[in-house]
Amino acid sequence: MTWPGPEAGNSDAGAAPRRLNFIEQIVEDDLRSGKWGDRVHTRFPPEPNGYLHIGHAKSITLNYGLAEQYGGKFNLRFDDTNPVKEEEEYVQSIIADARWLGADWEDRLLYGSDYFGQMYEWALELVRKGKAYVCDLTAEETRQYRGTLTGPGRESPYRNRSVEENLDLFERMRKGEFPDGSRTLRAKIDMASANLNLRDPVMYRILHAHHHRQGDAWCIYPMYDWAHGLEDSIEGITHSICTLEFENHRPLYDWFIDAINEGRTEDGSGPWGRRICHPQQIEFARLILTHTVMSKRKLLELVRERHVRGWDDPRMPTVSGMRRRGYTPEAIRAFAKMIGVAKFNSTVDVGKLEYCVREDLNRRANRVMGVLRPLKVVIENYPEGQVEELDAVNNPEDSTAGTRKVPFSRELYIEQDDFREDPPKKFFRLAPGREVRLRYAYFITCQTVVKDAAGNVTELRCTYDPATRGGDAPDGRKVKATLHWVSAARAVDAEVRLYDHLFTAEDPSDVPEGRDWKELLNPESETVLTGCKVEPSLDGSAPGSRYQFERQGYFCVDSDSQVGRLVFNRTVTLKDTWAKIEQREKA
RNA sequence: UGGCCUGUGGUGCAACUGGCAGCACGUCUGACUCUGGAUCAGAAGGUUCCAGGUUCGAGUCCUGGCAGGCCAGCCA
Repeated sequence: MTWPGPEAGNSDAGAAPRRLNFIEQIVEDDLRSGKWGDRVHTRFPPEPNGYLHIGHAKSITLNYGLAEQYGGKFNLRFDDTNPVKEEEEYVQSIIADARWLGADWEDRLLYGSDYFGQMYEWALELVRKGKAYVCDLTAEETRQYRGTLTGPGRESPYRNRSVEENLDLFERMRKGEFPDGSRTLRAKIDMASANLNLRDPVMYRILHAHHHRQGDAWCIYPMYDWAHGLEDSIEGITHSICTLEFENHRPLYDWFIDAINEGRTEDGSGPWGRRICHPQQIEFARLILTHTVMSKRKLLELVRERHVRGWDDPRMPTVSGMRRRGYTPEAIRAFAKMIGVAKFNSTVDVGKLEYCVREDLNRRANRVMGVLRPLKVVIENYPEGQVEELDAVNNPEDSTAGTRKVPFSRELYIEQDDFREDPPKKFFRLAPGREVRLRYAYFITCQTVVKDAAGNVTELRCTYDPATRGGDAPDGRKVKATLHWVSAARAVDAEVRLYDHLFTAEDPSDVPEGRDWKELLNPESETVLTGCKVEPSLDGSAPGSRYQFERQGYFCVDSDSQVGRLVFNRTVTLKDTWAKIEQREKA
């Protein structure tokens, strides 16, 4: 499977010029100027403190796609610098999800924590260069000294300690001589900078915590700003792509690397050695999708409070959720490509994602018949006990998909929605006295409507025209509708879970003052239907199998599914013109 | 009375770096159809945030506004 490059769908010579996004332009400019030779090396650097979501998928697609397009390399690197928030479970899920999305990091599955030793050495170097110092201010004092957005900060009273004292103190911090929070190592930059990140940022904090990979080897841990650029540098990353909120951090990212490089030389001669790699940080707008939330904090809350079935609930915007729902990696990648990448903070309509899913599944999902809300139909003139195996096309979009047999018998189920006793205008389906086609089978005409005491329609008595076997009338007469159906005798029972947007509001973060964002959860985001009837070919389908239920949508066998107890998730509905008409008529 | 970033049809992005504002999604028509699916053909929809300026010519350059985003964790 090829990764969609920028020229995909536009490959004929002389076609419109390739339209590059701003990051591709930077990469191509660099390739042209030889800034990195012919190297392009990107990375995806998640913190293992949650599951990947569609926003991460955008980032992975971007980063891996760039490496792929330009013959470069891509690393998967865990940014695991905070032992108290990170867990092995998340590491495993992230690896699985990134791989499923199609990214390939070869043997470069990396961990920022593996560089702790090197980072420590460089920190010592900055101390020796007089560019970092040990500060004894408390967290609260540090905050006060930092100043405000509009006013400068004050210098720490510990700012001018001697190099010797700083070296001694920092070494003892590392040895664990001091309690958590008692001291920090800070960069000596500028307490009056308009960029707060440059007001002597903390490089190391003391944390006597167990690290998921380093165990108890460390009791000082590097801060993101100090660590991240170094991780990129160590790995030889050329383009360090991140989201917009790190824009203000770029000057610091650059400052740290420049500070290390100060006094260093290209050939390594001199007291400090060889210059280190200085990647270019580039920021883009994170993905915001309508009708969902993306923050790890909120997703965690939904899981913990059991508003959903878990991180992989089909309603979640997580990669695992989308996978369970039946989305394909190809669809997600196509979506990422469709929305592009820019610096404008925009909100993408979730309908675009659904469009990509439909488009992909339309090409690859085999068609089957399944009745969600069964209505019994008895074909009065069809011989009792007779069963015919009729030919059905598996996928009209794929001639290699073949055909299958579908059993037809006297008693059937059709969809309740496909019958109206009193059909409104433009309703083409079955109604008293009306003739329709049963897909791949016969024309039937509704003769009698059977109701229970409460007046509910419980059964339809119909007749069929034997001459229309296979679905065509030899006399050329037409019907306005074709219905899906299932033989009552041969149907397989199934549970079907219908999914809709997780939130009713387009923007669930826009919640009225004093109200909880979770009040905006869509109470109908999941509808569980039992007693659904599907065609026998579906018996024993494995979890993850994807189908189109004709006229209804795409469905995926859920992981809860077992032999003898089929469970389907509705991935996405088919485009439904009738639903649109009906809605419009109502309005 | 802070700094940085960003404003282009309803939505998401383009516009070869100053030369007739395009593409996709969505919407609406129509054709075709054994899925009201798919497919095909077409249409509507723009004061390029605003106001000045430079220029033969500005979405693009300059100045000044306005609006939105991010930043005062020993989180990332």
